[in-house]
Amino acid sequence: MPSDALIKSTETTVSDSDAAPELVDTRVEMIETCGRLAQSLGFPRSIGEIYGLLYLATDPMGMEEIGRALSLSKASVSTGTRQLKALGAIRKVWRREDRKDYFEAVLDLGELARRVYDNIFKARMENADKRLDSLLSQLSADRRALGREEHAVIEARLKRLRKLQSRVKRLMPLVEKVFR
Amino acid sequence: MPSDALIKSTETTVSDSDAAPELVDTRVEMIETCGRLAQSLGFPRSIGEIYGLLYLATDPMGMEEIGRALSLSKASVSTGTRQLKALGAIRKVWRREDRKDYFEAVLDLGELARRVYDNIFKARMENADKRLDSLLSQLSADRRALGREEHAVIEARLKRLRKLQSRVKRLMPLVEKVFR
DNA sequence: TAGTTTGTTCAGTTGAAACTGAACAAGCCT
DNA sequence: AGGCTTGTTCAGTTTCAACTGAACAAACTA
Repeated sequence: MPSDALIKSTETTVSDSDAAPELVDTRVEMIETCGRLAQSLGFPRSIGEIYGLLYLATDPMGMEEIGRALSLSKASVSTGTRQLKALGAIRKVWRREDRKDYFEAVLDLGELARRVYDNIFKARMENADKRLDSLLSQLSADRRALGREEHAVIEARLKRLRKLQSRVKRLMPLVEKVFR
Repeated sequence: MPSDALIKSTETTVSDSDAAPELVDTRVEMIETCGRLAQSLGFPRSIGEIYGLLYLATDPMGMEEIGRALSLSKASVSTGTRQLKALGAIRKVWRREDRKDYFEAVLDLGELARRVYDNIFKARMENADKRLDSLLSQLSADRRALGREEHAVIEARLKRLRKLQSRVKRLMPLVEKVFR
């Protein structure tokens, strides 16, 4: 069992082969916390858990090991690690004479936060921008189907949205400054 | 059908009584956009749709009318409007000589954004703070179960988290300033 | 070549949250 | 009282994304 050797504090249940290794409470709590955090950011809980596990691990971990620790299937670990890698939250580590994949957490959380910000918030903001444009042009197309007063109301409200949006946009460089 | 009279541009299908009123494309798009936005913020899609509908409505709308426009059951409209009212996103409007509830969108989106910010992000941040404290005290409790080196690694990583957190915290007043 | 080890893909299952129908409550009108 | 109208509550259904098992692919071994 070379994989078990990766966990340093493993005087655990050596006999019981497929049980999850006993994680120390700090780790369990970290895993749960990261799981909830991921969820609240719109990611699947499991990828938060994987990150939490790796974040407090002293050594890179293999997929099977991760799956055992979190009771996740091979498939879930595979997709989970892929997503995390895409986010730049973890990276693959190669060990010589071993063709298994090992993973470790990217510790530079500023970098990570920036990526999440770019990928999620910024992208979303730009998207919203386009949507609003689309709405306004749709409005001109609908002009004839609408009463004069109604058209005016809708136009005014959409312009309000523009104002709010530009306010948020003005905020974005500030946020970026803090993170970079 | 006094309820239909509320929609101004209703030369629609008068014959077909329980069909959704034909909404102009701008409205449809607004509804969809708000639905997706709500979803991405972790709210049910339907409450975004209700808000989108009301945001572009020229007059307050009754529950039945909302349900018809969005193909939602009375029950869903009831819970949806309750949630939106709790968020301060819509308000009840009373019409004299009419005991029905009417709703209109709160147009001051700054106010709304502030509320969402306070309720979601700020609360979440404070929560994370407590969690981290809890993790650190858990770590002391686990000290004896961990190897010396492992303990050191975990402690170092948790302290990194602290640093990031304090950076984010420094950002919060800035965000608040922009919104208020 | 067949056999091992490791990771990915995908059709099918599962679980949790949103939604619904139906019963209920509360207020009004005869 | 009984009968409307309107809104709420809740048990049961539906829906949808996450997860899984199993088949597959790729790379190595003997």
